[in-house]
Amino acid sequence: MKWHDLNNDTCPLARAMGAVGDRWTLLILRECFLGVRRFDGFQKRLGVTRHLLAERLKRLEAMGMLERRPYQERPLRHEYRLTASGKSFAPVLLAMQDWAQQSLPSDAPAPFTFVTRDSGDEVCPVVTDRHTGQELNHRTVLMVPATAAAAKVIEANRPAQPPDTKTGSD
Amino acid sequence: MKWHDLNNDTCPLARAMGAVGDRWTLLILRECFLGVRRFDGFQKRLGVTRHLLAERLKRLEAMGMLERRPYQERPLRHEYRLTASGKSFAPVLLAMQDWAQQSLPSDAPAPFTFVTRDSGDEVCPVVTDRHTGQELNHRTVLMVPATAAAAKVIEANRPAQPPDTKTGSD
DNA sequence: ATATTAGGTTCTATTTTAGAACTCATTATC
DNA sequence: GATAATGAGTTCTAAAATAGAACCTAATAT
Repeated sequence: MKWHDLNNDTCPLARAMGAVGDRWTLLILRECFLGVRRFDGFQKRLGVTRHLLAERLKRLEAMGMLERRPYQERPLRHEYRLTASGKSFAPVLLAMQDWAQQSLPSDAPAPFTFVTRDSGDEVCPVVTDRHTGQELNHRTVLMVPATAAAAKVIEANRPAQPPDTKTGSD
Repeated sequence: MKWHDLNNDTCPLARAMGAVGDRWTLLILRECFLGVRRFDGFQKRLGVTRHLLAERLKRLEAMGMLERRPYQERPLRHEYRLTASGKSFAPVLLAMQDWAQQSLPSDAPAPFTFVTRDSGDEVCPVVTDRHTGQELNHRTVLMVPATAAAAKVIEANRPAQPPDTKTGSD
């Protein structure tokens, strides 16, 4: 299977990997959220090769996550800014940063934090259900194949499941 | 910069990319959450080469996200199961799946969904603050460098920011 | 005796990535 | 006026990762 094929996969997570499933793309987005907008800014802060950076910026622009706009003429220069679609990636960054701090600890402190815009306090991200407010994690949610109302059916079968079940409870 | 260096970066997001920043690792985890446990199960469902799959499973085990345990002897066979650390990745999957469905739409429906274990209803994931319950997104949070109480300081400066600010507000 | 299943390993060929050097237009400095 | 610096790339070669297929081993099934 090729890289490119992921972009058209029916699975949203596969498409997400087609979009940000490489070493640099997500880190470029991180820099965008930190306010970096220019080619050399990304390059110096990330240490990515100029070649790859140019390619990744093009791809992010093609995906509609960044827009390239002139910030001066003579010589013409462009900067890269998050689009609405790019900004919508923030919750993923929050969830991932929180996970990494828990599960991939480091002795050095994180070089940045997320704070609320109104109080300035550091946030403590948790994924919840929009309607019930319930916290969502492996104890409260289950991933089920979407075949024919599978959710309810599988759920109904859960109390009497066989020992080698594959419902993802473990 | 090399692949390996990311694993020791001070930035949690960089370490996360060292861990799952390739095409396959996150999809292998997805299969784990769907209940797949065996080598050939992963291989057939993902279409990943056996070579890479073996390497990725080893890496996930080394990271402590999967554990390899025998499920039969003669011939000895092992299966891979999510550890507590692996299970803690669920919220990232939720956030990422939600983002991808919004921002990388497909005409085909997703092959799986997340449902709550108690009601079986499909969930609607949203990242919130554990303490205030506030929804966290680009409008409500700001990413700030962690230098010397930067959060409060930067926040205090926000009302009078210059036009070409780099605080990540756009 | 032969085929199948399960879980890999080994091989070559292709694709990606790293790293450095080069380009081009403009502005700043000696 | 010549030289250097800035900013945003592009072009090269070498190294690394990935794809794809074939092979291996141990046991069971036909």
